[in-house]
Amino acid sequence: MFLTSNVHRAPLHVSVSSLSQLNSQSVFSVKYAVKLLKKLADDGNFKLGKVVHALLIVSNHASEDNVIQNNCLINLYSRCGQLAMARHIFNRLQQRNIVSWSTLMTGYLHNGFTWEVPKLLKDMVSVDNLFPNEYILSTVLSSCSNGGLLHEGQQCHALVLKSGLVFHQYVKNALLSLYTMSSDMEGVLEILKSVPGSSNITDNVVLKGFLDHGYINEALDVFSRMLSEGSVGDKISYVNIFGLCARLKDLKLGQQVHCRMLKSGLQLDVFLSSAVMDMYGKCGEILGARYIFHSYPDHNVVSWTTILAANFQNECFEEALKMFLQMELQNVVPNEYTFAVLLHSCAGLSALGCGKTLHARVEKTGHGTFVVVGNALINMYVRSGHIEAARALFSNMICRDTVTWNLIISGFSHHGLGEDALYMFQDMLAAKEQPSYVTFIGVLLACGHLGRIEEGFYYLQHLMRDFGLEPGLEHYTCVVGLLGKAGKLDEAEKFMRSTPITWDVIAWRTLLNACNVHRNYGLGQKVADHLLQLNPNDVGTYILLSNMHAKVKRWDGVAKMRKLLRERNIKKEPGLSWTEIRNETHMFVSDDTQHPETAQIHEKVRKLLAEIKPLGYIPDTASVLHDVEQEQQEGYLSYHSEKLAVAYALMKTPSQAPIHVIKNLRICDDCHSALKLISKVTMRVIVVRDVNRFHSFQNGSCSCADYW
DNA sequence: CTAGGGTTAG
Repeated sequence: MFLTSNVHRAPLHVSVSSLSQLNSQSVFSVKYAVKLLKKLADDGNFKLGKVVHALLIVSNHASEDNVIQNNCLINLYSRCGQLAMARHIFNRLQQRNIVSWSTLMTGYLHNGFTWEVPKLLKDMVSVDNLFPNEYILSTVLSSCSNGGLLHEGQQCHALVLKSGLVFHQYVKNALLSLYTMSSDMEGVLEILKSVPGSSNITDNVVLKGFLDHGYINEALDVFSRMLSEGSVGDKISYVNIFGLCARLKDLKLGQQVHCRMLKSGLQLDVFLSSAVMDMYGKCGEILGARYIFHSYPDHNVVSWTTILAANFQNECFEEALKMFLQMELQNVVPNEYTFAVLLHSCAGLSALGCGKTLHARVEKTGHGTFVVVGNALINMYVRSGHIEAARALFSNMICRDTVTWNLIISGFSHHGLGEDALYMFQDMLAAKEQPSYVTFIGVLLACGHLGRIEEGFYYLQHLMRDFGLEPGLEHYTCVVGLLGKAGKLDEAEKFMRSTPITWDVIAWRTLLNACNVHRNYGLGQKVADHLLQLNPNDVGTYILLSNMHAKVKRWDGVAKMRKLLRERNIKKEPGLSWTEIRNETHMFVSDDTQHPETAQIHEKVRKLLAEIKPLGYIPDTASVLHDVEQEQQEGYLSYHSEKLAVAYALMKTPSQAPIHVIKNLRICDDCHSALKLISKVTMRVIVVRDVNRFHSFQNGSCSCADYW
C-alpha cells in the first residue's frame, strides 16, 4: 500500500509488515506518529490505523498527556466510523484542548449524530470554560443545518455575532447554509449584504439555496457575478449552474454552459453527468441527455433515475420503463425517486397493469411510505381512470404534502366529481396544508363542473390572495370555462376582453367549445376567426368550427372547413384508442382493419349499435370530421377507434368488469351518446380518458354531464 | 492535531 505524504519527501511505503519494523522506540518520533495518523485518518484506513494505535501503546508512545497525538487518534477513529472508540479516547484524556472538542464534534457530525454537537458545545463552555473559535462554530452550525436544529442554530448565530467571527469565511458559509435550511432567504440576503467577501463555496451555497427556494433572479445574479469574476471553475459550480439552466428550461443557456465546461477540460463525474442529463431532460432535449448518459458509463441509482426521468419528462414513457429493465440487469437498486418516475411513466401511458405491478413492489420493499411514491401512485390511478383506488390510497397515506392534496383534488375534478374535490379542498385547509397555485386550478375546475359561479369568483378574487397567490392564466381560463359552461357566453367573452392578460390558444378554444355546446354561432365564428388569426394551421379550431356549423345545419360551412383543411394541407392526427386487457395493450385506429379480430369486432359494434337504436340512438353524421379528413361515408361512424376499443373490451372481459379506454383526441359527440347507451344496455362502467378529462359512463349517463 | 459547497419526483 502506498501512502503519499503531502510534505516534501519521498512517498512512504507503509504496510502491515513494514510497520512491524516500527516496533522500536527509535523509529517512533512523535512528529512521525502524528503525520502517519493524519494520513491514515484522511484515507479512512481503519485496519492500519488500529495497528499503529496498538504499536503506540506497546512502545509506550501512547500517553494520555500527548494531546496532539491523542487528537489525531480521535480523528482517526471518527473518520473510520468508529465513534464509540473516538469517544472512549476523548473520555480518558488527561489533558484536552479546543481541538479535542472540535475533532470530537466533527466525528459526531459526520457519523450522523448532529443533535449531540450543540450539547458538546454546551459542555465545552461549561466544563472546560473554553470559548468557541471559528472551527467549533462552523462545525456546530453545520450540525444544526444538517440536523434541522433551527433553535440551536439561532443560538449559535448569537454566539457568532458575539465573537465577531461572522467575518470568517467558513463561519459565514455555515451560517448561510443554516438560513437556507430554514428557508429564510431574506436572512441569507442580509448576511450577504453585511459580510463582505465570497468564495466559490459561498457562491455554491447561495446559488443552490436561491434555486431551491424559487429566488431565480437572485440565483441569476450570483451566476452572472461568477461569470464576470471568472470563478465558474469546479465541478460543483457546474452542477449548480446546470441546475439553474434546468430550472429556467433555457436550453440555449444550458448548451453554452456545457460548451464552457467542455472547453475548460473538466471531466464528468457521476454528479456532473447527472446534472447535465437533468438539464437536457428538463429543457426538452432528450437526445442530449441520452448522449451524456452513454458518454459517462459509470452509473449509480441517481444517474439512472435522472435518465429515466428525462425520458419521462419528454414523454418517452415506454423508453423509461424499458431502460428500467436494463438498470435492473446492472443490479442497480432503485430508490423512491426511481419508483416515482416509473409510476409517472405508467400514468402517462395509462398502463394500469404495469402500475399495479410496481405498486405491489413498492409495498413489498417499503418504498410505498415515501410521499413521492404515494403521490406517484395516486397520479397513476387517477390517470388510468381508477379514481376510487386513488381515493383509497389517499386516505391510507401516512404523510401527505401539498402535491398529494393537489393530485386528489384535480383528480376528482377531472373525473367529474366536483363535490368530492371541494370537500377535499376544505379538508386540506382544515389540515393546515398551504394551498398552492396548482391547488386552485383543481378547485376552479370543480366549480366549473358544479356550475358554482359565485364560489369560483370568491376563490379567484379573495381566497387566493389571502394565501398570497396571484391568479394566473390557468385560473382565468378555468373561469372562462366556468362561465361558458353555465351558458354565460357573453359574460365569458367580456371577462376575456377585460382581464389584462395575454390569452393563449387554450383559453380561446375553451370559449369556442362553450359556443359550440351552446350553439352560439355568432360568437363562435368570431372566436374562431380570432383563433385562426393566432394560428392559421390549428386543426382543433377547424374541427370545433366544423362541428358547430354542422350542429346548426350550416352544411356550406362544414364544406368550407374541409376545403380549407385540404387547401392548407393540414393533416390531422389519426384517432387512436387503446385498452389494457390482462396486461396486454390493444391499440385501435379509426377505420382499423389491421387487428386480427377485425371481423368479430366490427360485428360486435354493429350489434351494439342495433341494441341501442331502440333507446333513441341516432347516428350523428356531423361528428365525422372529428376523426377523418376525407369526405364522410355512410357507415363510417361505426368504426371510430373508441367504439372499436370498447367493443373489443366487452368481448374479452368478464361481464362485471369495468372497461377502461384511453384516447389521444377529444371524444366525439356521436361516440359520447353511443357509449352512454352502451353502458346502459351492457350494464357496464365504461371509463374513457380523452385529452382533456375522464368520461365515466354508467347506466346511460356520463360523469362529464354532457359538457366537455 | 480540528471546519465548508454537488445529482434524481410533482
